[in-house]
Amino acid sequence: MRQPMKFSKIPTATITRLSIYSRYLEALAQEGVKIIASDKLAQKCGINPAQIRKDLAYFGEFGIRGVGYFVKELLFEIKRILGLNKSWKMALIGIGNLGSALLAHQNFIRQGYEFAAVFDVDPAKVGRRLPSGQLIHHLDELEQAIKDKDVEIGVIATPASQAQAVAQRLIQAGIKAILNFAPTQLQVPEGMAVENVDFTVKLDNLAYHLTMGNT
Amino acid sequence: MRQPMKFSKIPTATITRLSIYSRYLEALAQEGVKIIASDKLAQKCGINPAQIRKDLAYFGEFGIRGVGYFVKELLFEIKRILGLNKSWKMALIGIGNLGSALLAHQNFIRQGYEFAAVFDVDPAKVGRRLPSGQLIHHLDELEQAIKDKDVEIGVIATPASQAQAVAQRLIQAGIKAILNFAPTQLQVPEGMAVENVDFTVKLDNLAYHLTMGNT
DNA sequence: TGGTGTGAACAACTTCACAGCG
DNA sequence: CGCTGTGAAGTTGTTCACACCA
Repeated sequence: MRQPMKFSKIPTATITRLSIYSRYLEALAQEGVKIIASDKLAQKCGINPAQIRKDLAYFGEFGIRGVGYFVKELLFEIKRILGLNKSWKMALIGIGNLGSALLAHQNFIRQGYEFAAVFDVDPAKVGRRLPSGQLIHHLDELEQAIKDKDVEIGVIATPASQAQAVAQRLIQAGIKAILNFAPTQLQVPEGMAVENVDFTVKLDNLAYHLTMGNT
Repeated sequence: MRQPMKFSKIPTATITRLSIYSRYLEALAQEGVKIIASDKLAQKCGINPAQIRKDLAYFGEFGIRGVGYFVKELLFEIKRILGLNKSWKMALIGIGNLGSALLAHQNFIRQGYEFAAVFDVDPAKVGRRLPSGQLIHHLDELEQAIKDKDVEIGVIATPASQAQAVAQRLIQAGIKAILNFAPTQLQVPEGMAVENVDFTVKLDNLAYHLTMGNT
């Protein structure tokens, strides 16, 4: 009963918010702010202050009552929780417009993420070297390259029609996490982590709101 | 206090799912499938069948008991609900790598959405014409162009540092919906619809899952 | 018969309110 | 005193189970 609940269930929304907190804490640290209270941070994030405290409480007690949180310390803790105290190697599959944009944004992607290998099937692309330095491999080399380079996250930027097949191969190669930009619900085995980045769905949400004309 | 909120509250998750249903219904229609049951569709979408029926029940009775749903009819109804029976005009602000990718994907964006005007502040870009045909306007012309072209959705693809300022101008110009690709929580007045497409947050979610090593 | 539509049970998440501590 | 940490209340979303009907 008194068990330190080894893995109490953490809402995924909490993880998403931690990521957002870390973003603002980084900005605050940069500005030289030393201490911040949940109310203040909440305001910046557009979130209820109690929510922030509860989110943090899942992982420990990081604040000082009557004072607030030390910015740098809290940032460090959140990064540790999220697993950002190591660097993550990603494989990018599909070097179309979107894939290229992701590569170009690489500096924009926060430290800790790196495209260790990139793939396409287009003969016009395979073998060429990208401005960012990577050699474009053929998809056939996927499994080998993933093992050689210890890739942990697969990023799918292919057309929807090929996304499932690519996912299958990533899974086969031992990948446990996929960031999917293709507009498809990937079918994956239990335990795989898949996150979809799907702006057509977001657009549809906006269209609905505009049509209904309410909040 | 006792206000009878005329429009019963529809979960936003429901709208998101409707968008996904429509995607699969479109595929089914293309394949020539005439009728589909909630169980079948649920399987494809990775969703509970009861959830689908409940989602649809918010808007009416579209099925036939003991049979299922007529694919084409249901698709039509969902599109009507989402507001996809008209075309939507968007303004794109920021023609960097991401913005260019969005423009190039224009054909990929499902019918009904169109970039009616595009903007940047880079003198090297302003005045040039894109492969997709649009002339790149300077940001200064934002308000005018939005009015002239009846733009209804603003798409922000600028650096994070400028996103809030751009949002302000969009709001000022009368825009009611924003698709935000910048990694910032935009501060907007009540009633505005904002959807964020934020893959750094998604990556952090994956990192967390990998670190924890559980579902 | 078989699958929809739906009230009721359930589960998950958010907010409140305040005790407790620096 | 002020702000954190947290049980409890409140709210929202999901799943069940079955009546109902083509």
